[in-house]
Amino acid sequence: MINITLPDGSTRKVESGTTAYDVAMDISEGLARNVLAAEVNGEVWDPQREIRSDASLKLLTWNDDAGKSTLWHSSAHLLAEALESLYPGVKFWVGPPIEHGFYYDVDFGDQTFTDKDFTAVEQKMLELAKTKNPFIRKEISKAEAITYFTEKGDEYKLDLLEGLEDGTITLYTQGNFTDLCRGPHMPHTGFVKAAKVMSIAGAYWKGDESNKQLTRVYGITFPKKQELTAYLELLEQARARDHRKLGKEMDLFAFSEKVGQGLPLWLPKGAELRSRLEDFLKEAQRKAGYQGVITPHIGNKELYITSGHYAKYGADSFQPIQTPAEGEEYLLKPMNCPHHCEVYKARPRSYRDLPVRFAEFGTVYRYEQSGELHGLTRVRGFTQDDAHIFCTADQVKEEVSNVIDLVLYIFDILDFKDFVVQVSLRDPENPEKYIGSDENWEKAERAIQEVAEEKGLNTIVELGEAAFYGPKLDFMVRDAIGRKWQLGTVQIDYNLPERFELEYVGADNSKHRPVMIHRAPFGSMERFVAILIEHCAGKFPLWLTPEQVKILPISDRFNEYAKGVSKVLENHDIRALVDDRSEKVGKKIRDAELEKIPYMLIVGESEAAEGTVSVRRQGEGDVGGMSVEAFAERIRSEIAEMLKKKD
RNA sequence: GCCGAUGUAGCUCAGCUGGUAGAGCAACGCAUUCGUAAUGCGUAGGUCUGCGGUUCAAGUCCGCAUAUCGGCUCCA
Repeated sequence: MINITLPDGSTRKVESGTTAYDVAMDISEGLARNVLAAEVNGEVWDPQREIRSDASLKLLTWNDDAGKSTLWHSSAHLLAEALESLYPGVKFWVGPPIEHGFYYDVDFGDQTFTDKDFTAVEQKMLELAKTKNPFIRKEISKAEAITYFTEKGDEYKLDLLEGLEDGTITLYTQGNFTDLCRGPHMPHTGFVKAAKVMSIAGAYWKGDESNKQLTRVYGITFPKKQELTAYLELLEQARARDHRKLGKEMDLFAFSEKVGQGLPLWLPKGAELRSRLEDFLKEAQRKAGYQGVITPHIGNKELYITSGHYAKYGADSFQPIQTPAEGEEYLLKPMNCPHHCEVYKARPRSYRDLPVRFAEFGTVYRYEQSGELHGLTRVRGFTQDDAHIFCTADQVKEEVSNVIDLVLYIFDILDFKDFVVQVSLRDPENPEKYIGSDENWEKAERAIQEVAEEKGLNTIVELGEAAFYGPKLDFMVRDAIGRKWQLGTVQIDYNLPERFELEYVGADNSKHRPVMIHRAPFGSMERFVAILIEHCAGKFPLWLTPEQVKILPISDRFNEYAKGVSKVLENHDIRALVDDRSEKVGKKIRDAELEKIPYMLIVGESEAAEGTVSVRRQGEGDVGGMSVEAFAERIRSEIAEMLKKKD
């Protein structure tokens, strides 16, 4: 007999060899029907696997993340089975569960697979699901496994086998499909009640650009039909918030084939919004002791040879600009750091001057791969809210800490709650990708991790994500459909100060090397505005929005009064427009609502007579009448409320 | 850059297997002067992304280019 401890702390005595499924059956048949996997001593197992020693047990269903993953992982096998039956001879690489669904990397050989074939695959999957084929686990020796996949002619699985140790190899079979897999899997295919092939894409084998591309088939499945419908609806809603769609609808920005790929044009309303954000940050930075600098858009090639950027990125950048002078070359600036280093060097620095913080909204140009361009989030010309802090080694932690506070302050004001702080360190496997001494790297990596910990940030550590000159702390935020983007960033850099031979005179009257901190709280204006649009679905906070108020006269007879109201509001620094078209007020309201203008003021006979306005809030409806002055005060206090966290 | 898909009026889209382009909204004009999500009538707007090719005939078929979209790779 063995003891099974359940999450509520209760213990059951059962025969050795009992499965999680048996335990679930013992609790209730309904529960057993829904068990997809089981956590046994912290490890996720097949529910049908026999437990042979005392164990803690948690039954996992669709409501648990691990349960979902198990369903999706098993669904990847189901997809593979369907593909194998429809496209005999296809070869499989790997098919893991992902955040929403799963994929399988497939080599279709000479056969073609397009989005027109999705429905057939979905039907096949459901047909196979209905048979309720059990997933059967089998432990086998490496030699047997090699024989099996050699006979099948599956070189990808043989490649996988090479990396596996004998004695740890398992196969899973459902119906006619057998896969090399460590599991776990759900009891049988019948759990899948809805299946959708979402998309296909090319994916390099083993993620390496020099390898051939396999076809990655993305899918998602659900244990209930209506969950699929709900999921697709949710996706649809998310797409409605896409900044590319809203940016066009709201006249914020545009692209032009003639101007060039990835080079955004900010339209008047977008420019207005952006400059308000810039003003907001400038004010916060002024209080935090930053000094503005301005540097040119180009720099001599030597500048980037010195910084090391030329060696690293020169070949993949916009190519040097030639001048009439023989051999003279300039680069469109891809980053501001080298310029700021030269700003630092403009005069001798004393330890008493440090830290110095040079800030610049610096527009940079990077020749991103064409396939990488994406709305405003990945572009070839963008403006960084950049600053470089030059300080002593002792000051690093405090400066990094202050930068983090600044980022958190901005996120707080804009109500960004769903973010992850990523600590980006070197890839220990590829030290040649980085410049600078190990000693400095270790110092910088330690400093960044210590500050993150002291701040109590919820961090994840990513190896290999560091910049080539130093580790980073990145604030990652999701867009409407869940893709992660880096916004705020802080980077510690011991290398550029060396390369540029930056110095300051210490209290000991000798020369020392400062540490450089790169930072951008927004990341770039383009990406930040993109995420902001998606975050608020185009309904910008009152203090930021380009148009705060629209005045809607009931008829042309009240246009004059409306203009008077607009003047008063203008005097209160409120951004108001009059809709003086000869349209019915219902139409004007509808248009203003669709334009997402926060306040509508309806004015007609009675308002003109009494000097009032009828206030309507976007998305909420009629708020009631008040004097123009009272309305102005309402706006003023609402904005003050939004920004009050400021002090 | 790679794999795949897409590109028709300012916007959203229709246009079957090739026969010479259409709707709604927006714009403009006229009428209407209106009370909290669409007033009516009318007008104008398109070398169907571009360049080549096949054909008696191409928005439709083919090739190349270009841009966009979904991924991969990349991201100073």
